[in-house]
Amino acid sequence: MPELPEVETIRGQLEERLVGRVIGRVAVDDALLVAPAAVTAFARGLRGRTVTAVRRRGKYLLVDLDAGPPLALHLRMTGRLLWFPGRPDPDVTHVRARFDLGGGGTLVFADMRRFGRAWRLPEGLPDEEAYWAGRVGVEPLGDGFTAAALGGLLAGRRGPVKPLLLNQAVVAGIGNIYADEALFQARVHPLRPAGSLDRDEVRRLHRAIRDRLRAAVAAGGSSIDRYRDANGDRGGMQDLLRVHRREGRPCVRCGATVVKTRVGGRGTYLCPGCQAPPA
DNA sequence: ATTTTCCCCTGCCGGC
DNA sequence: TGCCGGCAGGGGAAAA
Repeated sequence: MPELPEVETIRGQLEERLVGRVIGRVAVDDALLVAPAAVTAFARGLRGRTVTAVRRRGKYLLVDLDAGPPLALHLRMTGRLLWFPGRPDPDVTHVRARFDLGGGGTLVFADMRRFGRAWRLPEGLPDEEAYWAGRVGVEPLGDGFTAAALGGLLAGRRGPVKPLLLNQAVVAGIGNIYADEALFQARVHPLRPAGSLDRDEVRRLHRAIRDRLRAAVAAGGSSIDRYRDANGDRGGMQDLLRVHRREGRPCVRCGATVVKTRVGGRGTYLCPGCQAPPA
């Protein structure tokens, strides 16, 4: 479900509400959420800790604490983090964990498909980036993500470009929606071998990735189906998508009919008029 | 080494 | 109406 813009939206909302607050009772309603660490150790270790920051790395949310390693959260496909200033809404379904905060309020982790996870980063990490190395690549909205850097990541790769964009170890935070949207904006076909993009195509793709991610953050993310922000509200980006989930509708750029295909096992939308297939 | 595929789960939708 | 396959914003392990 949530990609970088959705996680970033939630991050900002939780930062406002959690920083400086003390975690109280932690109730894990679904042990699968916390595997493999022991549920009781997880809950006990959080109680009494003060939240000092809420960060994002790729699609991971990180809650920094006054002692011990950060709390890590990943929403995967259908996870939600819902903030309730008072008692949680009893109508919320698929509740996996509840974090009470001192002074009132509860953070609820709900997740229909149960793919989401919560855990503590390892103790005594000298450098957190060492934990992410090989697992999460460059931040596409960070200073390190230049057109030249993207070119370096694509160079020599014979596989199709879309799965490479979805590979979190290469670029962090791009998911199926924004991969389709960025490739469409850049007029690059998702099946093009990554290393075959010329300099101008790399430049366009770099610009498109940042532009679409920024637009989505500004819009509060895409609520195609399950996604809700920390207030339980829908985002606005789903109405601004140009190709994703627009099968059979006219391309906003050239009028050709948007088609749906399958690339790397993922449903993929593209405009056959704008995005020329590989030779 | 890099690239598919299978799997983890639940719910929904379309086809028969 | 009911059953069944297919699909879904993700990612890790196993297999090729």
